[in-house]
Parts: sequence; structure tokens; C-alpha cells
Amino acid sequence: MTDVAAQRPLSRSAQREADILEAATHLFGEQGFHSVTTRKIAASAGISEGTLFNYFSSKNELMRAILERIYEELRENASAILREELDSRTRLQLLAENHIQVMSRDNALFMRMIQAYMNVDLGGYTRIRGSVLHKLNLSYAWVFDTAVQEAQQRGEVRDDLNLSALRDLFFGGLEYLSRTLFLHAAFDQMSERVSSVVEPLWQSMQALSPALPDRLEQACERVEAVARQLEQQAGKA
Amino acid sequence: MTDVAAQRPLSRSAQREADILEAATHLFGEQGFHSVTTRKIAASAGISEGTLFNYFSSKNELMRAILERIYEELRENASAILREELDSRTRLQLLAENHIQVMSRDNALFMRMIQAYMNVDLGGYTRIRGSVLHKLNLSYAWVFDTAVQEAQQRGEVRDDLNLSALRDLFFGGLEYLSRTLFLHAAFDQMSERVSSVVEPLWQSMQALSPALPDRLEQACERVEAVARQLEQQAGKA
Amino acid sequence: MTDVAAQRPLSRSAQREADILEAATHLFGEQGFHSVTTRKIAASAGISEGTLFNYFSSKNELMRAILERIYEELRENASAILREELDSRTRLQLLAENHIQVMSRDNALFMRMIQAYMNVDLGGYTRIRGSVLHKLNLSYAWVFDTAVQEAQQRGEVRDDLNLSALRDLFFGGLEYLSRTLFLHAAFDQMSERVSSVVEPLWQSMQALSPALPDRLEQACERVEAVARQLEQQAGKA
Amino acid sequence: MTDVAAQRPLSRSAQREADILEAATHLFGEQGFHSVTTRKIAASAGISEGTLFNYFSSKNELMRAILERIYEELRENASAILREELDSRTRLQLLAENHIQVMSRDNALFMRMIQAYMNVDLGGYTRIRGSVLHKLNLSYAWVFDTAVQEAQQRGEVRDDLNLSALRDLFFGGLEYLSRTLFLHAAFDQMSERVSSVVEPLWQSMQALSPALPDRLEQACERVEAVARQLEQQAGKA
DNA sequence: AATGAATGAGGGTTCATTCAT
DNA sequence: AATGAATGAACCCTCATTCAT
Repeated sequence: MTDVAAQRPLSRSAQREADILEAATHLFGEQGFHSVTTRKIAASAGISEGTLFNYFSSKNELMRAILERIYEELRENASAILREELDSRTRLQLLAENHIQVMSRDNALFMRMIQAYMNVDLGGYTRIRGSVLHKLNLSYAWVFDTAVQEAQQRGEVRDDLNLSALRDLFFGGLEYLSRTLFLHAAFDQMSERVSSVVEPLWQSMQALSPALPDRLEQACERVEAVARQLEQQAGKA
Repeated sequence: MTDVAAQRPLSRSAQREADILEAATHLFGEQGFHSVTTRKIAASAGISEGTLFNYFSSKNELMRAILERIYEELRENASAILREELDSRTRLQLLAENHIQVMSRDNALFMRMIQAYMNVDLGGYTRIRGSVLHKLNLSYAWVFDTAVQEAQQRGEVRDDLNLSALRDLFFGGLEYLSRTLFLHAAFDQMSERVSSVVEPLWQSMQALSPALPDRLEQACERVEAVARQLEQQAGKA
Repeated sequence: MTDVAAQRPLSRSAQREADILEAATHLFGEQGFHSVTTRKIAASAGISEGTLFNYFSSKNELMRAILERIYEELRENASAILREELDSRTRLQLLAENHIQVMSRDNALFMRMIQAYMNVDLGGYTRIRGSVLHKLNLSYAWVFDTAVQEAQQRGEVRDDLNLSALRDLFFGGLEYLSRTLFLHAAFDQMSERVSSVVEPLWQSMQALSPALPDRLEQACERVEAVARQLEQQAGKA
Repeated sequence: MTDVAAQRPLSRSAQREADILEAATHLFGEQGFHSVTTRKIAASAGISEGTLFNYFSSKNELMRAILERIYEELRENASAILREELDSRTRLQLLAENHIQVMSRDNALFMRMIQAYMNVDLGGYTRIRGSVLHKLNLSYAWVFDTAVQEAQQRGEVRDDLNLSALRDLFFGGLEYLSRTLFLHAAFDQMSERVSSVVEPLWQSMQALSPALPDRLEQACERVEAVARQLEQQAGKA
């Protein structure tokens, strides 16, 4: 697929758009959305200031396109992971690693852009609903939901899980882990760190119900009772 | 204590400072850091623009003061919770509720301000170390650590916990929960939602009952005994 | 050359730059650097305030450009004077008149701008070395040095002159003369006034050594003695 | 005199005024008039901002007071020099050294303040006439005039001097010398440098010896006589 | 006489966006 | 399609000066 894309050269127009996106992505990651001017982006993309606005109607729109692109990548990677034959624990691990990797790229561009977008374009958290951002987010989060639900169908985890809570813990935990990794410049230990964050969730998903030992003992008793009963009947017979 | 403070009127100067902080807090929450001008803040606080800068040397400084204040509140509330005689599960629940409550106030001001501060004042995640923000964060996060460690000492949870991972899951999960609550305008269910996020963590932290292996062993033996018995009967028949 | 330049109309961009420089020059001369706002300059140049900063990155930079321009003019005029076939006294007179003329233009703009530039951009006299201002000054002052040195080669003035001191007297004297002319609104007498300032310098440059009359009398005596001796020899022969 | 002044302690009010002047003088010299705020001056003088304006009605007025003070000192020193029994060359040297010393103090404060004052308070050179600055300047320059006129009365210099031109050369030359000394950090050679600037002026002022024409006439006659004599001898031989 | 909080007009500068070329 | 000069409102911040205490 990549090869085919590489073979067919992009049209001049598509190439320009890609140049702009790349330049903007790099600069936003380096300096932050508000510190980067459209002038800088145009210069870095090798075009004039006016041309930029032929491709993206506004600076915000450009930001939106970048976010969309990253979400698209996140989702594609995640879907690919789900397509492979893997046990659910491994799936979660890979999903998490993908999430961290994409999110931490370009100096945590993604995390910062989301915040900027919410503040600049949405004016806070209250207007997320129905926004493009929300749709992208939903369509991506759906992959996690699928992984959990399939784990349930396979019997790898409990049936009575609060999916919403797990989702918040999963993505929130990873976002914080990402900050922690930045803080300690510890991206070389990413895999283990991710595992140590996913593990508690995994444990909680398959945790024995506290009532289970009692149930088991009761079941034993019932079996024993039945066995005794059978023995008596056999004795009679 | 709060009462006494409320009774004794603030000095004119302290009152002004409080007015400015309140106005800025409100406006930042409503419109975001970058959309609020110092003019607006001054007007909203009922002072001239110049006066604002007699109290806070810059807009960034004002933002820092607000963040500091909120962190202070977070930590005080959290410390108060730790001082009470409570079981660890309840502690975590209360800590989480406090976190969500403060964080979600003023249209999620706190979450948004931290992002703004990191981008404006620190230029991203890479320079957090040693910053005021980092110190405040550490001193607050320390409360969670204490709660977990005391739970371990009391034998309420396992000894082999990855504290860092739990911390990321706890605070990250709550941040995402906060977004979820905004999304669904579901703050009236805050307590249950918090519980459903804390519960998986709690389950993963809990020691399996020490008696469980023995009980399982005995149950196995009982079932096996029944099995042998039934097999013999079957053989006879 | 100038004619050709005048014939070929400037590009729009070059014209704008010239307009700004002219407007700024006029206003700075009229009201002083600190009293003139970029707003006023823009209005006077018939452009918007933003446009001004497309041509000059700051108000200081604009000032620097004006200074550079005037220095350029000073040096070109001075070089032209040196290229003509003139006796050294006339050269000095013309150099001085050129200096006064350029310096006094626009309400002594040049003198005032240099002061402003030193205070604003350099923060005093201590940091002049190596600055653009210093280089311009050196390259201009070099013309005076050349005139004096050529006068020495031509034998028009003494060989043992302190060039540095003469330079200070020449330019310093002219600066003060300029102030004096302003004071007495006496620019119609500029030429004579300049002459009366240059004259003492010129006199000191060719001043007779005080010992010269004595040497002449001694020389006379030696000639007379030789003459007497020859007479006696002639008498004997 | 100084002792008496020192013995009688200044009134609190006079002390305050002196403190302010000293602080302002120091700061203006260090950072320039426009860079120093009244706040800084007040702080440096150990008083509150409001109090400053009880002593000087405005920042400009404070600047004026400083200039006045320095002019007063210049004039007093100069007058003291004239009161001593000295030959005129030495007088000029001492006047020049005094001028340079006072002018160069505090990072050339005096030169810079005059420029600032003219631009800020007078709006250029055109309105100097009748200003306080002009009066101070006249009363100081008068000392130089006196020195020259007395030199003429004593017969030490020519009668036909252009006093105005000499004044411009003297003070202008010294001002430029001052810049030169700053430039080369050469204040340890101040005395010689001053001498080399004063010397050309002195040479131009000096009367040629009144006997010189007669002596040249006689020398010519003697050489001509010898020449005739030798010519006759040559004719005989 | 001394304070210092309050002022508010105005400073230089920025920058997303437009539009004539 | 591409340009880049022009815009102008708005930005944060300064500071000499005032005046109630």
C-alpha cells in the first residue's frame, strides 16, 4: 500500500497540502500552537503566506486537519492490531503502546493540540459534543471497546465490566504515563512502563469475584451431597 | 478557621488581589486563557488595567497564581481526608471525588490552565522538571502515595504494587472521567462514576485472600474424592 | 547618476520604504525620537501601522536606517570633495561646510538621532566600539584624516600633527558651531562662520616653529662669516 | 567652606532633596534618562514614589535640577581656576581638564542629559534661547571668554581673535575628546590628551612675535648684502 | 510631610487574513 | 494557482502623576 502510494507521485496540489501539514506539525510540536505564526508555517513549507490559505481556510482549520490526521493514524494502527490473532492481554498492550507512541511524537504534539483545539475552537469541554473532535475520538475509542468486548466473548475476562470506566482508566492512565515518561526522559522503558499501567486494569478485568470461593465450596457440597445420594440409591438397588 | 478568616475583613490590598484572582478565574474558565485580555480582567475586577499589573507582574504570573491556589486547595482537602479515620477504599474514593470536584470547577479551568501554563510558560512537557508547577504537582501527588502506602501497612492491599503506574491510572483516569462527565453532563452521578473508576484499581490492589489457595486445594480434593467414588460405583455397575 | 536614478521610478516597495524614511526623518527632526510614535509615522507616510513593521522591524531599526543613510550621504559628499583638485585649506573648508549642512538639516536631526541611538540602542558611550554606528563614524572620519595626510605630503602643513586631536577639534568645533548657528539663527552666515572655525586649526597646522627666527639669524651669520672668509682669501690671492 | 557645610547637618528636607538628586544622577548616568523610572529613583533614594513629587514637580524638573547642579559645579571650579595666578596656557589647560572631568563623570551623564533635556523639554535646538539651559551655558562659557580676554590684555595672545569660533572649538573639541577617551578607555591619559587638543588652539591664538617682521627684514637685508658682495667678487675673478 | 495604591492614556509590536496583481 | 504587500484591531504592558489616607 505504502509502495503504491509512493509510486504514484502526488499531484502538485496534494503535495503542497502535505508539505504544509508536515511543516505545521513540526512547528506546532516544537513551539506550540500559539507561538507558531502562519508566516512561519508558510516559510517552512516553502510557500507564500497567501497560498497557505488556499489550502486551509484558517489556522484553526489547519490544526483540525492535523488532529484528524493523527486520529486517522491512531485508528488505523489500532484496527490493524485487532485484525491479528492475539490474546486479549497482548492486544491491550499493543493498543496502549501504539497510543503512547503516536501521542508522544513531536514533543507530545497530539496532547497539546487537543487542548489547544478545545480551548480555541470549542471554548472548553462543554461544547465537545457533536464536534469533529468528538467523532474522531469516538471512532477511535470504539477500538478499545471492541477489544474488551471480544475478550469477554472469548471468556478471557469477566462479563460484568464497566466499559466506560475502563476506557477512562486506559486512556487517562496512558496520557499520564506519557507525561511521566517525558518527565523522566524514560521512553526507552516505554514497553515495560506501559505494561505496568495495563496490568492493574487487566487484573481487575479478570479478578475473581470475592464470592467465588464460597460458591466453589457450595458447589463441592452439592456434588458431595449428590454423590452420597447416588451411593445410597446404589446401596438400595 | 475558615470562619475566623471570613469574619476578619481582608485588607484593602488583599481584597483587591482576591477580586482580581476571582475575576480572572471566572473569565479564564469561561473563555480560555488566550481569549481573555488583561483589559477584560481589570474591567471585571472593577479596577483599571494598570492596577492589575501592580498586583501581578504579568498575565502569566496571574495564571501561575491561580494554578498555585488551586493546587493549594487540592492538597489541603486531600490532607484533611487523610487525617480522618477511614478505611483505604473510602479514602481513595474521597480523594478522587475531591480531585474531580476541584478540577471540574469553572468549566474545567484547572485542566485547561495547566495546559496553557505548560505551553506558554514552559514551552511543552520537556521543561517541567524543577518548575513551580512540578513542585506543586509532586507535593499534591504525594498525598495519593501516602494513602496507598498506609493501605499497605494496614494490610488492606498487596505489598507489591507499582505506585507510579497506579498514580498515573488514578489521576489520568479521573481526568478522563472528568471529560466524560462534561460530555454527558452527568455531574449529578459523579459519586457513582468515581466509584466505578476507582473500583478496578482497588480490585487490582487488593491482596487475594491468603486462605484462598488452601480452600481451592481442599475444594479440589473434595471434588476429586467424589469423582473417584463415582468412578468406583460406575465400575461396579 | 542621480538624474538617471530619478528618472527610473522606484519599485512600489522601494517607494514605500523611501516614504517611510522621509516621514520618519521629518517627524523625528520636528519632535524628537521619543515623542514620535510609530502610529504618527505610519499616518504621515500614508500607510497602516502594521505595514511600517513590514519594512522596518522596529522603531530602533528605523532610526538606525536613517542614521546610516545620513552617514552615507556625508561620506559620499566628502569623497567627492577629495576627488577634486583643490588646495588643502579649501578642502577643509568644503568638508566642514558639508558636515554642517548635513548635520543641521531637519532641525539638527542627525545630532539628535546619534544621541538617541547611543542612549537607546547602545546604552551610553561605553558600548560604542564595534557598533554599526562606530563603523559608520570611522569610515566617515577617515576622509578628514586623508585630507590632512595629503596636505602633509604636499608640504602644505607641518609633519608633526596630532591627527586625533585635530579630528576632535574639527568635528567637535563644527558641532558646537552648528548649535551656535541655531542659537543665533545665523545659517545665512554659515560659510564665514565655518571659515572662522577652520581658520585657527589651519593656522595651527602650518604655524611657524617659534625657533625659526633664531635659526634664520644664525644662518645669516654663517653666510656672512663665509663671505668675509672668501674676501680675505681673495685679498691674499 | 566644605567643612562648614559638612559640620552643619542638612535639614531633613534638604537631605531628602540631596538623596533624590544623588540617586537620580547615579541612575540616569547608568541607564539613561528614559530608561530610569521615577519608581526606581524613589526606591534608590529610600523614599516613596509620591514623596519624590513633593520635592520635584516632575521628572523633567528633576533632570533640570541635575543639569543646573552640574553647571554650577563647572562654573565654580572654573572661577576658582581663574582666581589663581597662572599663565594663560595653564589656565586653558586647567579649564579644559575641569570640563572633561565633570562632563565625563557618571558615564558621561552631563552630555547625555543635555541632549535629553533639549529633546524632551525644549523639543530641539531651536528653542534653546532664553531657556534655563541657555542661561547656565552662557554663564559658564563666560569664564572661557574671560580667560581669553585676560590673555589678550596681558599680551599673551593676539588681539584679533574670533572668540565665538574659539569657544566652539574649545568646548566642541573637548566634547569629542571625551567621546574619544571613552572609546579607547583612555582616561588615564586625560591630561596629555587634553593638552594635545588645547595646543593647536593656543598656537593659533598666539601673537606672532611683534619683532618678527623686523627681524626677517634685517635677515633679508643681510643675506642680500652678502649676495651682492659675492657677486662683485665673482665679477672680478 | 509622607505614603503607595490607583490611574489610564498610550507605547511598540504582532499576526491571521485579504486581495490586487 | 500563487503571490506577498497591506491591513488594523488588539495585544500586553509601562509609568509619570495624583490623591485619599
